[in-house]
Amino acid sequence: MPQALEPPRPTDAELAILRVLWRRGEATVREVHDELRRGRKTGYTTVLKLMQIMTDKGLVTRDESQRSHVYRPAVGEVETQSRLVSDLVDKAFGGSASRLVMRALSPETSQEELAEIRGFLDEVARKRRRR
Amino acid sequence: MPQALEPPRPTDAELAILRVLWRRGEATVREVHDELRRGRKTGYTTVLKLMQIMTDKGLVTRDESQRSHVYRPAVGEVETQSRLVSDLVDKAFGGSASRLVMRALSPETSQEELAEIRGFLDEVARKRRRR
DNA sequence: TTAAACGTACGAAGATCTTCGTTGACAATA
DNA sequence: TATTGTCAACGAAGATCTTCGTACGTTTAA
Repeated sequence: MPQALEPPRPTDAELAILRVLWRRGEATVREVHDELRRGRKTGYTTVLKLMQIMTDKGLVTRDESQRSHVYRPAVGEVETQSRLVSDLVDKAFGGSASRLVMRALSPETSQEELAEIRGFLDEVARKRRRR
Repeated sequence: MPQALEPPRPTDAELAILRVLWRRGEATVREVHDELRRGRKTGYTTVLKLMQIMTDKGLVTRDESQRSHVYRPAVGEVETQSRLVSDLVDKAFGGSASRLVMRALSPETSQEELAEIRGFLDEVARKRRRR
């Protein structure tokens, strides 16, 4: 796969790997595997294979100058998250972001998170008013 | 599949069918197919097969008393949506609902939607204060 | 009473995702 | 140098999802 112009949406397992890479900036297969193993018992070669596929897909880049290849994310965290949310809004909420937001807030959502969201709304409103 | 205690999460194609059933309350395969065909060109037997599988999974129920079986949703719209959002929050946002909300709001989000969300936040806050 | 239309059941094929065993190359160490 | 450990490459298997062709029964219309 000669690397599409726009990388495809990551699968679940790929997303777990991307999250490690976003947090660390870069990592070897072993480092990713060590982190993921805490949550799930997944084999080393499984992670390796996934990261090789992700390289083909253009989701990560690979520095092969060392024996242990060093991987970096090739897609942004914000863009990827936005895309995933937007997909879900379309598929499950008929395009209505506000309905998704309502479902996202459960009785267990902390006071802090609610305040954060409110602050974010204020910020958006301020930006809009300025136009 | 003898119908699990908790029905599994619907796939994308299954979700499209559920959305039709949620809106109409009940429908035959043909009715669902006619609606879906507007968006995508999908074969009748494809929809039929999916709805049969969904019956096995417990996502829908089927009334076979008529020649054209009549299907009804067996899972609630709100519960299903909440589950899908909660999954995404865990998978892509490390459990932070507020971050998901921030990604859900794009520059194209309408003024009305923002107002709706704000109203919803107010409502949640009011309920909390009362406890 | 045939012929056509409609409906479900069944099986299977292709795609994608996930997992892992095996192999072979290289490096570190005894 | 022989042994042991680390790593990438490769192939393949199993699972799930999606799609559809075919078969077969029932209803409707000519």
